[in-house]
Amino acid sequence: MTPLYETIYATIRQIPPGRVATYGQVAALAGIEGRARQVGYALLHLPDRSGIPWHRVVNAQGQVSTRAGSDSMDLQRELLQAEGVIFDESGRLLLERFRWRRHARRSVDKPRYEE
DNA sequence: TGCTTGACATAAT
DNA sequence: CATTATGCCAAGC
Repeated sequence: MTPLYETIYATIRQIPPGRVATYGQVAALAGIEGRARQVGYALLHLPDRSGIPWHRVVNAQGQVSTRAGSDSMDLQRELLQAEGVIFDESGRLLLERFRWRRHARRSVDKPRYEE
């Protein structure tokens, strides 16, 4: 058992629908700031049917970042879009708008589903 | 046991 | 904006 991974998974589980977090952010929240790669690695070895919303984790550029050339990329975008996350033409999403903020002031400043 | 690799991030070029 | 270099550390081989 690696409590490290458990912590990472637990952190990712806290990401609410329609919101995303970057690897670095997850790492920081999991208490391992600066080790974003480990977050990705944890997800790489993600236990099946873990119920972990792995698709809500994107890279710092606001783009889905599964393994290059993997079909998981399309799936991830679909899942996110299904939750209301909008992607622009370059296949990126507006982190400013969809980034999950744990210190969410008062309720949730709902992302505006514009186009 | 030691070297390579990798769902990343950040700064420099 | 695209590339390159470096830090980071657990798995795999």
